[in-house]
Amino acid sequence: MPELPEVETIVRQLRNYAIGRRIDKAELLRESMLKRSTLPFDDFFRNCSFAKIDRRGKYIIFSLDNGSRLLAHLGMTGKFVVSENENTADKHLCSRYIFDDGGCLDHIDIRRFGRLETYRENESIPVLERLGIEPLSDDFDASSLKAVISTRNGKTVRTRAIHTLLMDQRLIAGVGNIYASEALFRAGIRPVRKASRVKKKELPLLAESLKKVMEESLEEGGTTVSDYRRVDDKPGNFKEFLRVYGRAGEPCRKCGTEIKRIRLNGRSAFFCPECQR
DNA sequence: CTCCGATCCTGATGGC
DNA sequence: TGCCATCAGGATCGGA
Repeated sequence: MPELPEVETIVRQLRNYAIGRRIDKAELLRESMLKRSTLPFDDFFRNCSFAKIDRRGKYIIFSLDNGSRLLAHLGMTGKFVVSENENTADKHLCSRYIFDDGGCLDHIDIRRFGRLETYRENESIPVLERLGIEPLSDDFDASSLKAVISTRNGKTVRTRAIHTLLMDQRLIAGVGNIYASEALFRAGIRPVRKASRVKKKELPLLAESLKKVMEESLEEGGTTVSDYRRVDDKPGNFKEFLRVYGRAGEPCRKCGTEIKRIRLNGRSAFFCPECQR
């Protein structure tokens, strides 16, 4: 499942591969993936090329040279893969962008939990406006984490589990199951602990942990658990560095205690009962 | 505010 | 060998 480091890896590769190449044809093979209907899909890409590719949270924003934008979310199993020609098509091909030099960019999503949206120049993108702070930005530190964690309006106490809160895209953008679990392990905090019970003294380490684990993963091209692939169709290498995620029943790398898996609001969380309190 | 369940979807897995 | 049922889960939405 692509989270921030995976999406950032994809975006960086996409910039190298797709920017400036003229799009001959765009095809939408899974029509239900396009959530906002405007023009026919191929008309949207007529006579243009990708000018800019950006990431916000887990979203990819493709800006065309005519000012229009394509918004993509990869859901659980989505990927963008480059290929030399258009002769072969994956069974789960959702959309495809064929360049005038014969190469093409394939958008594949087995479970189709992802989505595409198209926007004209100057149109606002509502889903992006609802996103919280970028954890890899300079703005993200102990004090901004405190602002997110403790209260929203100065009165309400946050009773949700810290793990649940870290994954709330309205608060922090781009954190999913893997990095929430990994950051909490590094910070020595149990995923079930109520956000309001995270002490002020723990905040610098938690903020730093989240930042570091995502930066380290980015260095390795992200984490491949099952479906995630980079644009060159290679897996990310960070899985072997994970300390708790997906390691239920295995010994903690720090103390040897068995790693536990629990369910929190329908999501899996992994932790070491000894190292995290 | 917070949680819960349903929705979208396919592949892997386990039982019989 | 094969046919169900179950499960996983990112985001959204309606309801409690």
